[in-house]
Amino acid sequence: MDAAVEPLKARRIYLLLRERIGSGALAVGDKLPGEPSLAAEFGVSRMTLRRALDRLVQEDLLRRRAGVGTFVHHRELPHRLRADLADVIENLREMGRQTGVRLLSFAYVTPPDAIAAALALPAGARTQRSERVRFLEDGAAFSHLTAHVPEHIGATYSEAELATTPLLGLLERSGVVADRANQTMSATLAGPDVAEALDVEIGSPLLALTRVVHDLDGRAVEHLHALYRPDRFHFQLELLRAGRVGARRWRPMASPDQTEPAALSQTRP
Amino acid sequence: MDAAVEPLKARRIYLLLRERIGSGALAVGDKLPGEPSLAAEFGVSRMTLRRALDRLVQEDLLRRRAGVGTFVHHRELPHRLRADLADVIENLREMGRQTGVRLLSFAYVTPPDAIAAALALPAGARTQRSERVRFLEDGAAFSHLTAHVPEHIGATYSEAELATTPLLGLLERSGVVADRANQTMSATLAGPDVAEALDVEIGSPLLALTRVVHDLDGRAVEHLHALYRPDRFHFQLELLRAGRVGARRWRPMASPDQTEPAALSQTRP
DNA sequence: TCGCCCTGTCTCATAAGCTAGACAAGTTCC
DNA sequence: GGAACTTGTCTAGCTTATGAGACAGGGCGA
Repeated sequence: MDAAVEPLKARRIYLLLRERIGSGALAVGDKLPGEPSLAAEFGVSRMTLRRALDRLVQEDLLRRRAGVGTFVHHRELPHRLRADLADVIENLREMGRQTGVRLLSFAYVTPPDAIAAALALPAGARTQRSERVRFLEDGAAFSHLTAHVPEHIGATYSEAELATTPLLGLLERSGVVADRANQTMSATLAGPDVAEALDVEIGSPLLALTRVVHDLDGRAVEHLHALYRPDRFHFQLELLRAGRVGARRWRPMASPDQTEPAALSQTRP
Repeated sequence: MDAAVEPLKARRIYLLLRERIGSGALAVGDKLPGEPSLAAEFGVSRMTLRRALDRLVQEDLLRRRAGVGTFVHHRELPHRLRADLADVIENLREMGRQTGVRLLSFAYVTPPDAIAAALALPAGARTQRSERVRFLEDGAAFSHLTAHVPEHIGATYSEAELATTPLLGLLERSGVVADRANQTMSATLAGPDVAEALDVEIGSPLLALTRVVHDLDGRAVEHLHALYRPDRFHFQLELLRAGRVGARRWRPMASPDQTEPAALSQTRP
């Protein structure tokens, strides 16, 4: 089903080590512990550990020197979007500019209970459900979005419009005033469908965001479940101490700079 | 090395499905697709899929009825902490009250390059490095914290103090005024060490938070790398539209209610 | 009652991931 | 030169997860 190979233990170690390199926990030039000790750390035989290293060497992230050791050779620095958590709307605008969207599905459904409850819908009510994938200019997918919108609101836009316009923009156009939003952040593993959409392997870690948007009257207008590839996207939040020195509260700063809309910036070091 | 069993494909499916149930994507009472189609979706044989279901049935999350289908029977609702992202300090205070800490390590080290850079330390400078695990009252670990503090600041507190007092509290005591913080959220997989500390399996998804705290003079005083079990902890952020109707910015709301310090609340439905 | 779709259960075989070891060979330092 | 590391390579085998199929039987609706 998936084209990738399947030595699972080795793959897990591969993913783990690649992550350590990418995150800088293992810096370029660092010498890895010896294969025997690494194997012990992961609880596998040296051969399987070796398979994981082989792959990293193949990708030029590691270099091995017989008799000396294994070293981090290259740090993969992928295009990475950084979005400011505190600035949803501006994000969207920038997103629309800097990223592309592909609409995967568009349908009217009766939502799962959890979503119906979050949207405070009456029993049996239907929603407009859409699945989209966002990707960078170079076509690299970085997020998978599943949105549910109450049916009567969803009716105000078409499938074709959703394929090109940010959802919050469509809602705004149809008179909905987004007033309040509740976001939750967590982490998950990629299932088969999402894994394919985001071009990762099943079992890869994903950053999960759930957002419920309410209008001025407190009615829920959108339920969004977003999954992000952590290697291509992460959220940032700048916090400022609120009030006097010694105050206990911190206040989130919307964005590093108000004048320059750097809410969404691309790091390509 | 890890006590758990190892049918890896089946286990992955088990984890995935359990996640879907826990998150409510599969609600209680829902009927699962038939075993053949599920097997196809995950790209495995029906037997291996079955092994995953067996385990879920064993845990009473699923019920099977011969001739009818498999249904979600019980939704595991674990103790879960919800912390408000926008209120770091208050979080800490509440954390100290509602959770326990275990100090895993305490040492002075020369930090990895990535951390030295984030702290803007001169080359070769050392840091006070600590690893801690936070757990709920019932002893369930939910986060793994790795902190780096510049050596001269770290010298103002002892190992014993860190084992009982929140780090930011210690910094405050030693005259450091935390003024600004930069947080980044992402997702990772649990490595062997963290997996053991958090009592999860290697390869489980974790929510990752990196925080760099600066003092009034803009000097970095703390680098924190926190890993959270998503099933026991998640971050929440309440956003309010800033300014007039139609404004593009949203402003994070520190906490649902200023008067009641509900920044950290425990959901045990 | 028949047909269809579902779970329940078994078989056996294949495959292949993984282990455990031994040994060669490169490098560094004393 | 030798000790103590390291990576490189192979082997042989075993454990066991996994696959594919067949068949039974329950439930439900046409």
